[in-house]
Amino acid sequence: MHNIQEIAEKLTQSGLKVTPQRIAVMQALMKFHHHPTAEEIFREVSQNIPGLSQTTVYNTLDVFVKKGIAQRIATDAGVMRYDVIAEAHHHLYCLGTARVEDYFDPELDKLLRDYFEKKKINGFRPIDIKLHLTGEFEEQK
Amino acid sequence: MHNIQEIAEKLTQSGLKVTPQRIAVMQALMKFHHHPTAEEIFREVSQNIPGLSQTTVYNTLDVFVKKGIAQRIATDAGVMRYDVIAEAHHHLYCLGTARVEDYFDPELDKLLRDYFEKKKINGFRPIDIKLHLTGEFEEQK
DNA sequence: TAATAAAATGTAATTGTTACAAATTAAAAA
DNA sequence: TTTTTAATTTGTAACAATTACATTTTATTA
Repeated sequence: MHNIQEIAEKLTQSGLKVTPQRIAVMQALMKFHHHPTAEEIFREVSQNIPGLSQTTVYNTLDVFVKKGIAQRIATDAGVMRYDVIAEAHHHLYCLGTARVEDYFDPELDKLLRDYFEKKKINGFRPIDIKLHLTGEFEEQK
Repeated sequence: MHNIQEIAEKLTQSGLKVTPQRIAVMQALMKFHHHPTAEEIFREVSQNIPGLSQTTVYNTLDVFVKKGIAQRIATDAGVMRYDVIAEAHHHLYCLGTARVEDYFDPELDKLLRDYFEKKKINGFRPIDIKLHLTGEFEEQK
C-alpha cells in the first residue's frame, strides 16, 4: 500500500479525515525505512506541501500512533523516531551511527512466545515482546 | 555495596574523584529500584546536599554511564531514566503507569545467546541483547 | 452549497538536557 | 600541613524537541 488511494482508505478505516498532509506524512513514513524523526518527515513533506507546519507533523504522527498505524520509539539520543507498523519486528540499534533498523524473525517470535507461555513472570502479563539488539554493522551493506 | 566505603572504592576504581555529590547520587540510584529520572535523583539527593545543582546530577549520571557503572534508558515519555548496572537484565514496561522494572532471567539469556550464535543477522553483530516487554501488572504485587 | 466538526497553522510556552565560565574542592606534591 | 593543580561543581543561560492554545482553514455530511 504505497499509493494515495490505499493510504486514504487506511485513514478512513481508522476514522480519520483524509488530508494532503496526512497522506504525505504517511508516504514519507513509508518511504524512509530507517525510522525517521519528526524533523526528517517535516523536511521531506515540506517539499510537496510548502506551507506545512511542524506542529502538523507532530500532531499527525501522534494521531497515527494513537490509531495504531504507526509506532513511536524513544532513542538514546533523546529524539523520538517513527515507524509504520507492519508485521511484528524487532529493532537493531547501531552503536556508531544512531541508526535503527527493523529486524524480522518469525522463528524467534515463536521461540519467545513459547517461552513466555511456559514461564510466568510474577504479576506481569506481557502484551508485546520486542528485542532490542545493540551492536555494530560490519562494513558492507 | 550500599555503604559509603564501597561506593567510594568503586568510584576510585573507575578513575573518578570521590565527592559527596557522587556518593549521594550513587546511593540514590541504588535506593530507587524503579529507574529514577534525573529529576527524581535531584530531589532525593538535594535533601542531603542542600546547594546541589541540577547540572551536577546530569553530569554525574553521564559520567557514571560513560564509566559503565550506570545505564541510561530512553523512555516513551521522552525522559531518560537511570539504572545501576548489576547483572544482565531486561526491562518490563508497564502500560498504565510509566513504570519500568528489571527482569532477570539467565535461562532466557542463554536461550537467546544460543539462538544468535546459530542465526546470523546480515551484517550486524549484536553486542547486547535486551528484551523490551510491554504489558500490564496484575493487581497484587 | 452550506454547515460543522475536524484538522492545520503559527506562535509561544514548556520540558528535559546541555554549554559554558567562574568558583570550589579532592587528591597529589611539597 | 600547606600548596598546587586538575577535576568537579555550580549557576545561568542556551538549546532542542515537543506540546498548548487560539485562530484559520478544510474535509465531510447533510
